[in-house]
Amino acid sequence: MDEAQLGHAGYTETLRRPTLHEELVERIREMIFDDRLATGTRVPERDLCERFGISRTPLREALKVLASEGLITLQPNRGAWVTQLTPEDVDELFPIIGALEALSGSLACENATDADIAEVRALHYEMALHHTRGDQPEYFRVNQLIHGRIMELAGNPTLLQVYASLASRIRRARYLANASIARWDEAMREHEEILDALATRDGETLAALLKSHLLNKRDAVKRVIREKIARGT
Amino acid sequence: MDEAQLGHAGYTETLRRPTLHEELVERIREMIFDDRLATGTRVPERDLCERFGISRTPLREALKVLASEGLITLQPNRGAWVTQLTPEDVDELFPIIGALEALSGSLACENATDADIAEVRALHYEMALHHTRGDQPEYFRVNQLIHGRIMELAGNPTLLQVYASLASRIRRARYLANASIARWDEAMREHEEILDALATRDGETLAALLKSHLLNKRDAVKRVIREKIARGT
DNA sequence: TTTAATCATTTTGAATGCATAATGCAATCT
DNA sequence: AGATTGCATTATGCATTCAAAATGATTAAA
Repeated sequence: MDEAQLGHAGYTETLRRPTLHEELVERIREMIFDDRLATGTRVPERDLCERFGISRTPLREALKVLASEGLITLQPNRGAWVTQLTPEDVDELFPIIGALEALSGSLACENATDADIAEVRALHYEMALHHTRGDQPEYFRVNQLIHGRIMELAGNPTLLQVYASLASRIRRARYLANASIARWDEAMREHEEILDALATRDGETLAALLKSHLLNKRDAVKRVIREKIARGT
Repeated sequence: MDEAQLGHAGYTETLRRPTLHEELVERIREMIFDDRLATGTRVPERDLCERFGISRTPLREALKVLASEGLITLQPNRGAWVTQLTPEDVDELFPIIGALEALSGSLACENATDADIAEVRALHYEMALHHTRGDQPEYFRVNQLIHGRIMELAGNPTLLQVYASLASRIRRARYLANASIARWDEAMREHEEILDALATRDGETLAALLKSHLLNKRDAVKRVIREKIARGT
């Protein structure tokens, strides 16, 4: 977007050194995804400052941003925690994310080229391979990739951004939920249908499929979160 | 949401003095809505600091948050601007907001009590009154109120929050677009249908109505933004 | 033994100060 | 005259410092 504003289409070589707080937002986000910062744990400013070798100012700015994204919970004078999702949060988040995925499906059907669809199909086969091999982490990774790709094909950067922000809140739980292999076969079948709808440019059907596909995951995610809370993590 | 997390349902009297940066986020947001900070204008830190009588630290934290909401645009080492919407931004935002409104309609039909619906109906009549009187600011205010109320009836605080954040980005332009009285009559008719769908708890129809109702506004908003840009504002 | 109160310690909130990048203007050169 | 370079000014990024709130432990009291 910045580059677009500059208007040098094609030749933008915007040498943009990110500021500390931007980089921190990135890094901390990743730490949460990788569970190096577990949900529910406290995040003392000092610790992270020493870890990154920086002062409190940029760190605090980063925490404010992460809090506005919902990844961090701030309580005035009491510090920061990695947001602990409740089952209620999941109930609230899934319909929203589902609606956005549905929208992405409709838009993708309008915008995607045949080459785009071929690419998604390739990813689909790759995922099927991981599925048969029982390689769960890779299956999950490619799965995310497919949904992300459809999001991109929608050609709506703002949608992508909003989606990414919301999806990030449950990404960790989603990953853990996937560990329960129970739904794998069913999910694979759903993915077949999703691919078909995209290939035939049936936007309405694709939207509905993406929506229900996601809602089917909800209970598994909720179960994981309940277990985590019960364990006091 | 904070209060919910504390879990003192009913007796939350959380005497929570907001921190400076939180208050600043609020105040600056309002300034943007009221056009006291016009879109596209520069926001020098010093000026606002003196205006509010505070130091740069909390102000900078507030700007970071507003930037992550999309209301402010930050460029490293170059300062802050009130985000200038482009017609492309509008094209991207409207489908998203439409999808969220549609979702709110479906959920509202499930959750709303008869009393809730009666309340919306009352607001509807109030709006109709302003419409016949040609009182545009009041019409706009009640209009927003109705959509906001349906959002609330969905019973999904997270949805409300995401919606509010996105809607805030175009709120100013939406208000200006409403000045063009052209679509008033049509919009009123659409609102009649919306009310009917809600009253009969027809979630699917309501969702579709809200979506198209919003998309109908898009062109008016885009026109306003193009004019603003042309004038160099 | 349990509860309450006090105080030292820790941690956060906000202000200040310093280093660096960006901006605007004047002087210089073509 | 127009363009370019160099410098002074200004504004931003980050570190440091000071103040206030929260935490935890210890002691005193019921």
